[in-house]
Amino acid sequence: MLKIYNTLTNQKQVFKPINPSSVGIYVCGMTVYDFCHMGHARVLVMFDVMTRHMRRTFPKVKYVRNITDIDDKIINRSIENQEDIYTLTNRFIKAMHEDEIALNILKPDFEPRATESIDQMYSMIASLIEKGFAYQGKNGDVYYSVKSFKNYGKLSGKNLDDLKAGARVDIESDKRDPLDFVLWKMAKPNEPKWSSPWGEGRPGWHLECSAMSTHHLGNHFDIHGGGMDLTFPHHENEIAQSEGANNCSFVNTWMHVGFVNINDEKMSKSLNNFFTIRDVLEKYDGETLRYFLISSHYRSPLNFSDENLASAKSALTRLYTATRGLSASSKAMDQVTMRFDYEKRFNEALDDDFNTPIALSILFEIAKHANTEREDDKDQAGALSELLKKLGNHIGIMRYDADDYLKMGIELSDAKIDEKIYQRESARALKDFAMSDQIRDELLALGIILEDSINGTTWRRK
RNA sequence: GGCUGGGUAGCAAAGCGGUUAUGCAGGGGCCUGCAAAGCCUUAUAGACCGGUUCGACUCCGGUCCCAGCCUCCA
Repeated sequence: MLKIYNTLTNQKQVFKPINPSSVGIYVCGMTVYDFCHMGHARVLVMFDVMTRHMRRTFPKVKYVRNITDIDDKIINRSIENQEDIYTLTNRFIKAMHEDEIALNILKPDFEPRATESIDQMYSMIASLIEKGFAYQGKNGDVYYSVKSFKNYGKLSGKNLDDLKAGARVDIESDKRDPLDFVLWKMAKPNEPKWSSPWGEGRPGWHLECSAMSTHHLGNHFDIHGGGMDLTFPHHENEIAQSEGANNCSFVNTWMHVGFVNINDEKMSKSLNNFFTIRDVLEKYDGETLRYFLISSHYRSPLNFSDENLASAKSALTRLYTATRGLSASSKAMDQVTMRFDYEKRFNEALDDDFNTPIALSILFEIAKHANTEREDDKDQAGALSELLKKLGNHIGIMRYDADDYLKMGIELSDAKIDEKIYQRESARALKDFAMSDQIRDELLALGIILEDSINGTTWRRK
């Protein structure tokens, strides 16, 4: 029984799909004017884990994650770079897709772009104006009138009076109320623009997501997610727009992913304390990074540090080491399935609001079990190893062969390493341990660890 | 100030009203020429103060502290 923490109710709730034969999920994706950073990575990975689990739980999942490819930041960056917005956004969309592959993120079913969804935004604006939720200011901008929507604030737990107290007044705008937000913004000279019944301009950010989500998933759908910073105002505004325009409930379950912090402070573009996914991939492989991101619960803050990444790397290495050189008969695999409840507990952990730390702890139990059986019952150890890989795959880790993973990224060729190992074996045969240890140290300096066993010497990366 | 969360052993991170979380790092042991890996074993917890209870890290109240949102942000 799947339970999900719902921001709307501030509670973990049993998830009941609107239509069990097709679950709809929408996640606010990236604004593509720069490389994705670790905060984006966390959202990508979290919803990947979540949708992988949902796909095993429900017959069909429709996962939509949009791309915001028009907004002020994109326009500003394109002016800075002296390139048109499509050149800019296409470049970063490509980079984002590369990052996703490194992190083993499965593609969403739909990845709509704002610039390709303008028509849907027109109809939403028209509907909002017609129903009295929106108005056009003298400057041409179309605004949503927040006070016309009685449930405004229900997601973020805010009330209009408190918001008003701290509201900033935007001098350039023509809002009736400082809290009103823009649905359609008039283009300034030389800005990208689309012609519309309200004049040439571009859509407001909040509008995009309302239009794209309902277009793909219907006016009322199951789950909407994003980073915690989107709760207010972005998601609050989406609710106001969608429920206003469509006159029905918008989303049942709202999910928000916690921040990635640096020194206990939010990583963000504005604070300029961010690391891009690519920065991190220079030092750690994508799977280590993914492991790190799922090693804490998705709603908790996650502190980014080299120490924590190194710890993630060691932990993942332990899992791979446990699966090394094992295989299993189908009989042993059946027996393991029958005798132990690892898989059941693993699924229960994910059913409990996607509790990945618990799911991982079960993988370590299996690893220990396999290690223990390795000497006595290699077939069973192999079956446990297969189970470990299978469950790991459910959350997008353990995707490599153990040897491939443990030897990944070493400069020296296999032949050279084998030659060194042979030299060392010869020295050891002569009990020339000084020479033997020297060779081992040489390889260690190149990041290669030698391991002697009765079956000979093998190596892995440090 | 308003609204959310949170404070767990050296570090990271969970569940749980009474019984080993888990990983990394540390101590001791087995194994090894020595290592590595692995196994066995071990120490170090629950911000503070009260309350409820036979029993609280877990529930309730208060205090202190931290983070986030309230402005673009995942």
